[in-house]
Amino acid sequence: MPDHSNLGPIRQIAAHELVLDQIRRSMDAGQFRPGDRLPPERDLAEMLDVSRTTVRAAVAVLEREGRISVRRGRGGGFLVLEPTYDPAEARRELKRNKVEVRDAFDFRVVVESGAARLAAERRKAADLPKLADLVTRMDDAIKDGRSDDGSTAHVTEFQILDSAFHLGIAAASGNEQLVDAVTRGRSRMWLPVGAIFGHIEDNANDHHAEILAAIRNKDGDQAAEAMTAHINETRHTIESWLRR
Amino acid sequence: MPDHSNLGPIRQIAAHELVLDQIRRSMDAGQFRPGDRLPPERDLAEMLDVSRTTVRAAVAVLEREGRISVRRGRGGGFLVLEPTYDPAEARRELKRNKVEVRDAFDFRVVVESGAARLAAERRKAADLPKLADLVTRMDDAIKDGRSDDGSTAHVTEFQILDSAFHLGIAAASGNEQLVDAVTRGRSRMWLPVGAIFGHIEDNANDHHAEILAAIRNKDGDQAAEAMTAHINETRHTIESWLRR
Amino acid sequence: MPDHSNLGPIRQIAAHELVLDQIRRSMDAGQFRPGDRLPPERDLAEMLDVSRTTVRAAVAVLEREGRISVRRGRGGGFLVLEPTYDPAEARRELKRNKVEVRDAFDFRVVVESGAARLAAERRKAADLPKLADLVTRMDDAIKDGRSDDGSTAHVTEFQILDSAFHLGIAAASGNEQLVDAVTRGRSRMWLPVGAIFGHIEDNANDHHAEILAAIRNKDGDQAAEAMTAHINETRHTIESWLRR
Amino acid sequence: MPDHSNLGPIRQIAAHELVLDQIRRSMDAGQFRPGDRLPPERDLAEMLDVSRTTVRAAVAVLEREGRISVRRGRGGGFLVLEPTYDPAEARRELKRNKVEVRDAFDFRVVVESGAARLAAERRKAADLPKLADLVTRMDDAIKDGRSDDGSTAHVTEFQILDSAFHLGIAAASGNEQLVDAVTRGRSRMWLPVGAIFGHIEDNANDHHAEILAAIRNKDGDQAAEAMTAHINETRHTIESWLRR
DNA sequence: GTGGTCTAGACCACA
DNA sequence: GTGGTCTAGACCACT
Repeated sequence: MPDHSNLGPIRQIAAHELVLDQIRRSMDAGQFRPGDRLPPERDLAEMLDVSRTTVRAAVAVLEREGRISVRRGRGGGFLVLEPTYDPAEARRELKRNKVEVRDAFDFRVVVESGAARLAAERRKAADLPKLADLVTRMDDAIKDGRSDDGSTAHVTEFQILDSAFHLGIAAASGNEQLVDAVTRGRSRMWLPVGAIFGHIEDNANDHHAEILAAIRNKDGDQAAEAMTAHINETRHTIESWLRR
Repeated sequence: MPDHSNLGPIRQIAAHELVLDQIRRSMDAGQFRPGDRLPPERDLAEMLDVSRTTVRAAVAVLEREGRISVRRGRGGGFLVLEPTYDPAEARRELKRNKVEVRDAFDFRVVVESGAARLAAERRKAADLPKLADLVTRMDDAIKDGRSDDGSTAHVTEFQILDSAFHLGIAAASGNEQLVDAVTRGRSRMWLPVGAIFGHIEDNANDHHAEILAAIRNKDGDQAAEAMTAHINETRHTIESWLRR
Repeated sequence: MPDHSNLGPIRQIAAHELVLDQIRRSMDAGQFRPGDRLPPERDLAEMLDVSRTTVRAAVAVLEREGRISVRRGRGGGFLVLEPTYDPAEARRELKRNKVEVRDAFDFRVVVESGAARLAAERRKAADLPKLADLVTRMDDAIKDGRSDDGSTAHVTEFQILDSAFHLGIAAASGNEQLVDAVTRGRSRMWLPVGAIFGHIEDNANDHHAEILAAIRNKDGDQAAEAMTAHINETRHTIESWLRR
Repeated sequence: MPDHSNLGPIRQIAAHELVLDQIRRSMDAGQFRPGDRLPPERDLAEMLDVSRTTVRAAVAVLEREGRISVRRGRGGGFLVLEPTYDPAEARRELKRNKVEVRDAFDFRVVVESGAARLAAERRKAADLPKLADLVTRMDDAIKDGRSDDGSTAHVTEFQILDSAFHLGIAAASGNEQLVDAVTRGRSRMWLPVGAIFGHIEDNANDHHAEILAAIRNKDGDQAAEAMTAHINETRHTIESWLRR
């Protein structure tokens, strides 16, 4: 008697949704930042290998979401706007999904500590300067942030570098499946977490340095441990912020 | 100057491809085994929430691949056939993709040991008997296998139980993303590895027992370690088999 | 500017209709005659390479048409009944379709005289006795008919032999396309013409003898001419009968 | 004991096969020529009175055969491609089927000479200018051809006009069954014969003129004779070409 | 009561 | 306005 309980519904994803996802992810990852312009429609269409119609469908959603502003004519294009997270809203959202937050962090611990271990074991020399540079720039971003008015700009800068660092480690592991898993782990809940982040990252970069050192020393256990500690610290920060 | 190098081509996935994947995965996971019938077209369509046409497109591929046989009329349906792995072919295939094999195992180590640790920490009492039962049945499958002619029947049985055990651990972690990642990790290379597997698994079940014990004792470190050792042993078995 | 005026509607023909046609044609051609039984359902299904369901669908139509009687049990089967043409009805039918009658005869003249010519040129010795035998038997059928009560039985006998003779000539040409064309030409209007036929065929067989002689002598022109004359005589008989 | 040997297997013909045949025939008849587009899917569906799905099934085959190329979007559609006869292959094909070639020509002689005779007898005045025009255009096509590089372009033109002429005669007979038979006779072997045709048709049009004259003069015998001579000349040309 | 095929219509991606 | 895909439902042929 075959049991076919695990055949769940199929959901086909429209091309414009995939486009939308990819553009959003690029913006989240700092590829396109507030004040930047997205590439012209035609270029996007070519890069993504879809038609302009499909790009437009995605862009229209982004405009409705208020993440970009569309202007025509010379000097026009798709202007990336300052994200308008509402921290209060984000907090409510996160409190509602407490278990999901926990699971998202659990998942990150598993895949990112695994990635760190593998990166330590398999990294090439060329991987190190890139990661080191990111750590340096995060330091700068934090310092710049301190002296400033609390607007979100420098936070976004830090977040971008942070993402690049974590994904860079996954990439240094040389394992595509891991890169994919890390990407999935991070893209989840990115918006609400990003919203409350930032006031809190003063010592995050110390962790980054530790992780990097372990990778440089090819010490897999240490890399995994440091990564675990780092992610868990972020987790506790978030959780205590939610309890406040 | 924004860098948008990471905008890659979009590929929309047709519904029938998703259906195909899902059915294949179910067959690989032992949900549908040689001699079974898949659910009728109409039922599949309903379960997957697609039209019969879409199901048929997928089923046609499976038939061309020789994985099922289609018969009409009362008593007809989609008969799952004995997979026709050609071990020699599988070996060539695996040797060609040595790096992929390594990466596939690396990935499994990361996500499955992580899953085992979390399972140890978060398992519910109800999870244990299911896992224990699978271990018992794997024992039986191995014993049955020893006394017989080396045909693949009991191997398939073992493989199915094995899959169920590993996925069961992921499920006990309570983390959907992990279940998903474990599934991905296992479905990859399933066919070629399955082809050469089986003559070699006598002590695999000892590992399973160890892992289970650690989970029972809520010893996360021990569970992760046992799982890592288990997967690496399989890896070494495969790799030495490939070197022969 | 392409002109696609000649793309007409497609009509798909259901399997049971094809079965029906073929059984009808066999009855018309004398393969199954009043008083005979059709082969059992199972045999028909096998011969026609369709399922019994499909045979039943066809047989049901024949029963409704009154051409067979279906009886169950031992000694049962499909009993072929005496056809119940109504000559008056047939006459009305033909008068209504005067042009079609003309065209049907025109077509027969073209293909059957061509077939006769080719038969004369290409016949093998073995073809002759078969045709000669048919001529002899048609003679007998006519004589039997004269002394009898006017029932349609002997007419049917003559018609069957007549059909066999004409198709035999086409077959002797060795050209499959021609056999097909002759068959098409004859199957058309078979029922209504058959209904009024029979009182009139006394000298038809003289023509047959002439045609056969020409074929025996390998005289293509003569064969074609005799066939043309023969068919046109039938045509005139019918037309004058319709004018009466 | 009834003899039911002539009950052969039924083969139900799928609607999409019928569609395929009909489109192919239209292309062979020059209704759709290289560089043309077939009518849009939706129009074809309506013309053929089938669903778009069914049309697509047929179109997919044509695309696989390389007879059309499919493009989407405005200005897209089904582009009819230059047929890629390989003359050497065609020659081999024809030599293999020598008897079929003979039979195909025999059949054409029968039905087309019959059609010519009937056309002479039944033609309407309006039929003449159409046929005359085709003869004139064939003359032009031949002249154009002579002065040029031997490419196949004008040959295709001639063939199309030739087909139109022969079918036009059948049509002038007013007999649908004959038109059908002529069409069948010509569609057979069309591709391989077309491949080797064309360098050889200089005097074919003289025959056409003769046939037309006989039809104009209502001289059935002469029309039939001229047609017979014409087709036999083509037959001999082909046969001697095959012997070379 | 199973698969096989077609239909009618919708929505989408493309140009 | 083109082809590409899916849907929902019908009817059919098979066993």
